Amino acid sequence: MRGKGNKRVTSVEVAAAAGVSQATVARTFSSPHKVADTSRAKVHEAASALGYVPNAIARSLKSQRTNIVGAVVPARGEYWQHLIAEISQQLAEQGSQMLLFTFAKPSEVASVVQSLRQYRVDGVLLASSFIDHDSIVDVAGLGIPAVAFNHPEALDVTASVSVDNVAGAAALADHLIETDHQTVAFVGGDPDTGSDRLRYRGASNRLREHGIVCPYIPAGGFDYDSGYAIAESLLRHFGGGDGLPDALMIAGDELAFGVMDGLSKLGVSVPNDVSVTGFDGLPQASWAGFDLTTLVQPAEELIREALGQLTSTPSTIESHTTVPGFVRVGQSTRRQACAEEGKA
Amino acid sequence: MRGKGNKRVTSVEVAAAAGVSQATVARTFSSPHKVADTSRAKVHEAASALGYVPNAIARSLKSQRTNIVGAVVPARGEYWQHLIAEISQQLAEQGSQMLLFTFAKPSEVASVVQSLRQYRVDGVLLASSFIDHDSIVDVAGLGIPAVAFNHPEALDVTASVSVDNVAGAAALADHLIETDHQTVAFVGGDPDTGSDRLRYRGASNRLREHGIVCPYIPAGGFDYDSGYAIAESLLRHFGGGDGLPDALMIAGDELAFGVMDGLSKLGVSVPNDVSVTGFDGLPQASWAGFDLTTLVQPAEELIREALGQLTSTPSTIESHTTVPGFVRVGQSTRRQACAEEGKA
DNA sequence: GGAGCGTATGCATACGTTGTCATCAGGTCA
DNA sequence: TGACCTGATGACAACGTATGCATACGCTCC
Repeated sequence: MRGKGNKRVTSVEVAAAAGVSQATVARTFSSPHKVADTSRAKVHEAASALGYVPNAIARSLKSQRTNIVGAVVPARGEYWQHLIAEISQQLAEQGSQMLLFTFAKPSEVASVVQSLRQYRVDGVLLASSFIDHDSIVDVAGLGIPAVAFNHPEALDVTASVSVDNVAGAAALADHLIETDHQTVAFVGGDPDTGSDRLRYRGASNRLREHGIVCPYIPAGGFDYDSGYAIAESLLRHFGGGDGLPDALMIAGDELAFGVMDGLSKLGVSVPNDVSVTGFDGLPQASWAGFDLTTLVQPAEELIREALGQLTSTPSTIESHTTVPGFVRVGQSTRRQACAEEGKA
Repeated sequence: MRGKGNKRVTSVEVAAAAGVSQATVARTFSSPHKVADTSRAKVHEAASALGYVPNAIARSLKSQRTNIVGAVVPARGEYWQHLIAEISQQLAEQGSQMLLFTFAKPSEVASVVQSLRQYRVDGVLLASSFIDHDSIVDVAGLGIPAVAFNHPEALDVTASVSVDNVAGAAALADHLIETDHQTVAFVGGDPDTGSDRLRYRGASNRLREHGIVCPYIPAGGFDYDSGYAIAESLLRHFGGGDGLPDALMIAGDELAFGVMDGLSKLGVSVPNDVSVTGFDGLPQASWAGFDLTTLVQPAEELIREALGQLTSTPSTIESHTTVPGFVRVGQSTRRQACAEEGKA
């Protein structure tokens, strides 16, 4: 296949070996159709003999395109980890790579943005509600295409792509109403995030239309532990298992897992004593142990849309795209009467 | 903070604005200690006025260092997703970034390696047992530092860092023995992977020393669904719930989750009817719903070691490092008699 | 006070590619 | 046969930074 492949091989050396000019070697790899078949063959032969691979760094310097997309995501959270692989896969399909930036605390975002600027990425995917508005503005001012992923509040300064949080939460509420749940409470992750607020709004508005008042209960985070911890508070707040509402709508799947496990540990049965819904549609929601009724975010479609925004937008139009999710019905919510009737 | 930050600003323009040479601007950002305080101040002032950020692409071209580490990881699998964030965080600490390459099928690795070569990354982290040997050899021949992560078989061509699979499995076996389990079976993920084989070897050897013969049962994958599906086969194989061994050692945590849920669905109680151990130490293993007895891989330490190999190795020494894990005792294995005695 | 030395800076070049421009071969058409 | 076009190729100048080399400056020490 290739020689020792040890030393740095440049297009100049390949050109010499192939008996053509350096420019022809370059063209062979960047725009092959401009090179005669015979030359192309010679170049490829010489290239593989020498173990030549075009230098993307030099290419990027000259062409001002890196074929790299930067992704800024939180270090923790099942949801984000779930997305990263999908992003990477889709980028690979279109011949790009993904430079990953994670942050544990929102305060780290600023330094991350610095790195991003240095690397002259073609675009930036800001994936989190936890990125503060200032940082978004910072990125928007960079002059590179940016799209906020599931960050509905950023729509004034940058493009954004989100699942339809309001409609999704409403759809979940509809499901609860159809299955005859009379009292519902909403367990939020972090009221400072747009996703949280929109989901609560979608749920509570729809429920109110049906005469159900839905209180908001903050869990203090979207993580499993927050959910596990809030379970006890819930019981206390509602005055024991009997006082619980018919259903708990939880702002995120991971949080819901925690709540379910927490309730279970306290002797509360899901869905017999209380129904639980999530939001995200993580793979784990389908695991038999949880089998969570949740709103599935169509990850593939969301990301495809976001990447489309990155590559197409002339960095001037700020569009706000919303993608509908769909309800996955699991065993975490009880059905009205007979088992086969719950279909909407 | 900065001006309009729209146009491309180069060190030359900053130099002009600051009244120094381009070289001084460059030095201000790459080796500040070589620049006088007064000049540095002038440069910084001019830089932030113009919104200048050093161009990492150009820097890389000249310096032959990209400060980018490539990571090749499978697209699916809770374990890998769990590691990605940690890798990224540690790289950020040392001022590097992570170029992420995911692959869904082993056949995709070849093209990934091509991309890697183009980008002249400083090092490569090969994170998977699923990467075939040929690809490893390919990467090893690239002349860039590479380290195989949890791929014990690659030790002849490249450095590698792994948890001590044999000792870890043996430690789990010890725990089972101490808690008076008499019959044990091992559920493997994929016998073609080194991790799987080493874990089985560690477990079965230790068990044999205590007169226990441990059969190997292949699940066909390390994923949740494989585990869930194998549960029924297990029951059939052992002739129903009563025929089950005292304990099942599962090759990986995610697989174990599937087995536990599968068994539960079939009316088998863990740990009353059968104890279950995992391997990996995923965060989810600590979730109350599973509370899995497992071998925790010290992710932070493993990655620190791997990255150390990348940056320090002069790409000649191929060292094989093994890091010990530790047993996490959960509720998925029953304890002998009193609850407080199970400590090793 | 001059030799010697260390520090700060400027100049010029190189990193490996892309893209523009000019050139040249070969074929068509009048 | 000469003018014209098309397609392939080569020469050359960027892209924005790092760095070796030379120089100028400010010291100390004899």
